[in-house]
Amino acid sequence: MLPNINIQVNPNTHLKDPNSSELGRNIIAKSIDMIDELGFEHFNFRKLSKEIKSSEASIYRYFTSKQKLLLYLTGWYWGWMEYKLTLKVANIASPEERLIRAITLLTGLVEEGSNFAHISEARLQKIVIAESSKAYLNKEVDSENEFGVFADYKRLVGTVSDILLEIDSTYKYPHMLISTVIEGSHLQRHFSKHLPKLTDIDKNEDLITPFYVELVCKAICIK
Amino acid sequence: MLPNINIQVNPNTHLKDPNSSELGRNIIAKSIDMIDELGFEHFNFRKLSKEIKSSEASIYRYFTSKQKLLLYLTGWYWGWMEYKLTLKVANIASPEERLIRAITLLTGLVEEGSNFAHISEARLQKIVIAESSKAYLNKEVDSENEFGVFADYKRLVGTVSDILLEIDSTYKYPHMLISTVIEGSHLQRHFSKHLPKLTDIDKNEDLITPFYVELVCKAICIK
DNA sequence: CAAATATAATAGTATTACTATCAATTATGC
DNA sequence: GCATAATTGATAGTAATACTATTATATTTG
Repeated sequence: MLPNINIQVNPNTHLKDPNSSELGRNIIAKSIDMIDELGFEHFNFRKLSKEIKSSEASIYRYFTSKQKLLLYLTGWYWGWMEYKLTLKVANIASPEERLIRAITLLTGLVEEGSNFAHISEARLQKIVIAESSKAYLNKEVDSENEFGVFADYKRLVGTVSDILLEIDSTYKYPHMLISTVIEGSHLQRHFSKHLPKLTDIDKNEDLITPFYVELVCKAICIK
Repeated sequence: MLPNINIQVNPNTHLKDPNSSELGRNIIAKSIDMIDELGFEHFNFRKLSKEIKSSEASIYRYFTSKQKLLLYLTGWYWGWMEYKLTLKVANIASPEERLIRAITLLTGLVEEGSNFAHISEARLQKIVIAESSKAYLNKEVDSENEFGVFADYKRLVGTVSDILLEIDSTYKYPHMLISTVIEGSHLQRHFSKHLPKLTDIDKNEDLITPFYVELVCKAICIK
């Protein structure tokens, strides 16, 4: 079931909306596959252009660099998460329940679906887990930020923080807690695959979401 | 006061111990400055060789790549942190007090000292905050890990987890909690400078350490 | 002092991250 | 249906990066 919506991404991430053409959608679809497979460092526009049987120059007409493409993909992911969050908490009266649903969504694994023809949501999540921090851990972060490219992420953190403040308006660290949970859960997923000594694994069940749900509940004293 | 110790870093990070020669110590000293100033992506061995008035080829005799140099620097940092932790918790009977001292050390800002002639500890911490995740967020992580280059970090997380387990041996997520705290505090320091909407700032006091101390205490129910 | 080792200087290669140009194709407006 | 504009593809080129190789020159050590 395709939702009849499309996720708006900050136009400063791209020269031309990749959603507006077949080539653009191809760039997105195949770049998700390739970044997932090669890793962001080994991915480049020359390889991508060969895969989609286009040219490097054509891709550069959509994105001025692969960093901008990463900003587009992560922006899309956060926009999509915000949309899913809105659905998940709609009509739920209890802020505690809404908060738990939010944390569960933000820390959980995306199951593959086909809500968007050209975007593999599960693969996109793998990219966000492994690569998204490279979008802000660099010297360009301030100038990019001025152009609003992190707005989707900041808004999502704000939205969840507001739920938390409904429960306890005196809590001093709402944004720290939520961004710690989101980024932490990504790291734990990476560690569980590659550096298991840095995490706690049970082969029968996912401990990452339960850990963060418990952490948040204890932090704001929900029993 | 220089401690008469030197931090041992896993030899698989380097071809030749940079501590064993003037050139090696120069590489370390100046690379810390340059990575801090330029960021890891804009830093390279050609620029470094010019700064230290040596040659690219000479630097490559110590480190086979700038990634390996980053692994050396982060390994050194974690070894040094383990040393400081050992001192801070020595002779403290209460595991609660030891845990709080550990979290305070791991989440706090390093004040500039001159314990090591060629290493600026405060600048090295800035590198660890902004760049260290790039050492494991890549496709080479598994092969590097086989060579033990993350051992110092894993050991430190294990050490602190053990303190935590002394307090509550039934706690299910000790490693997750400690690695979340360490990585989280780094991210919050980055966010507080560049993406303040993702964190909570008070201009008069550092909230990062208090937040993580409180988070850990609540997680394992220390009042 | 001879031999081994470390360093410096120089040059070269393959790849990357673009930019520029122009031709071919496709879409649009009348 | 045709002229015009916009998009795309093909090709070439540039500066920088991440190395490798070679040889000469210091420096250390036995």
